[in-house]
Amino acid sequence: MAGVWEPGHRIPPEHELMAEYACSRMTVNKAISALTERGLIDRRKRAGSFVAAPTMHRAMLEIPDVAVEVERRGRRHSIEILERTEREGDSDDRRLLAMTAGPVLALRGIHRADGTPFALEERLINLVIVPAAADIDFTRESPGRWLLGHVPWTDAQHRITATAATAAQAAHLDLHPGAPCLSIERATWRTQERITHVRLLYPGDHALSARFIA
Amino acid sequence: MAGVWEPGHRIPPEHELMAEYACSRMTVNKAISALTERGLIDRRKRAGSFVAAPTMHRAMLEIPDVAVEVERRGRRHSIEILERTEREGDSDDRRLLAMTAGPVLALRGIHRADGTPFALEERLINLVIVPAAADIDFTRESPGRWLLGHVPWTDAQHRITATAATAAQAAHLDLHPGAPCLSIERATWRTQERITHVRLLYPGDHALSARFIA
DNA sequence: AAGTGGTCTAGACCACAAA
DNA sequence: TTGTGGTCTAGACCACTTG
Repeated sequence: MAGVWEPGHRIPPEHELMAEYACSRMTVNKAISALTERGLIDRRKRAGSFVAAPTMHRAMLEIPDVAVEVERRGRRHSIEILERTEREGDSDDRRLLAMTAGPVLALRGIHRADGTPFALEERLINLVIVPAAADIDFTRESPGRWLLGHVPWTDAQHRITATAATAAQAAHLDLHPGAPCLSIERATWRTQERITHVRLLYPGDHALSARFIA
Repeated sequence: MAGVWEPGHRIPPEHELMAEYACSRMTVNKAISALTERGLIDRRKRAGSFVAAPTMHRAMLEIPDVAVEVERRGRRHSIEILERTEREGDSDDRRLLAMTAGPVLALRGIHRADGTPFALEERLINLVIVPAAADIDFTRESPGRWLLGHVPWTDAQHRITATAATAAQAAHLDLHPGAPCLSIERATWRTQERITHVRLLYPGDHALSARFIA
């Protein structure tokens, strides 16, 4: 971190660090492995360990459930379900859920904080994998929170973009049509199967924060 | 991950797992520690280890340098510097760089991919900490890449929002005024000192991807 | 061929918080 | 008070890759 060793510099092998710091190899290995995970060191067998060339910033992004997010700000969360449809998946549904056939639950809802629009949620749930979702009252517990608590997942992928609010979206979020919005799409898997796909639309001034501490 | 153990369930203590899996305590500890880092397990001294309640998604966000990002897409990167000012920091500068006095370098540039506008960059560099930046030709190597390669940093904080392009921004990015844009602000620190503050403005359809693999 | 990192073992001492 | 996790040691075997 001090910059004394340039990127590409070979750091001493583990046995030398053992001697230098008077500790065991396991301890050295743990330390260097931690730096490797952070992307600060590249390790190559036989060749040695090298100061990595930092070509990017890596940051941990925490995306809490909307209900949690609202409550953290000390406000009261509520959700109004605008649309709830149980149907055989159409081609769009099947694409988003990476499924070939079967029923899906389509939800559209508006999250509010102390009654003020906070985020618009459009969600698809794969009822083949989560049949229990068909019987849940999502006004009591938001879909995201229910799924987090009841359906184990192994993999999630996020896509963050900026879009202009359509007239309908703007009306729900209390914005002008065309106002910039932050869109967070998330696909959630369990092993190979897609559990749910959600798109959250926030007013554009909503900030996502990510932090890297080296 | 299978959901057999509900959140809150106490998992067997390390010595039992040693017996169950016929391995040493160090190995058990490594495995459980890795799960803890991923947020799947909560450990409490004396009390034990528990299945964590997954209340949020954590994802690793990789934000490459713009030049790297463009080249990864197989396109040619170029940057045009629109403005370059070396000045005594004004109140805005001092706020963004958390400094009390001293010279700053203010840059504004447009990144292009194969000549097409890609992102607009507005940057402040703290010349007290990075005096060498004053003499660099940033058209040859973009500011972000030069800083990454030459100035060690310890901490970075990101803020992601959606904003509407001003007339000037839209002109540079070849968009309509008011078009939604993705704004990524990054403050970069070395220990207590702020090295640089940058704001990158991308056309709204530019996607940031983040992935969590459990 | 040799030295590197990858990984595991068996044992140990400690701080600490909960019972 | 006790059992838990936190952490370290000294030693070992192995696969691999590269000089």
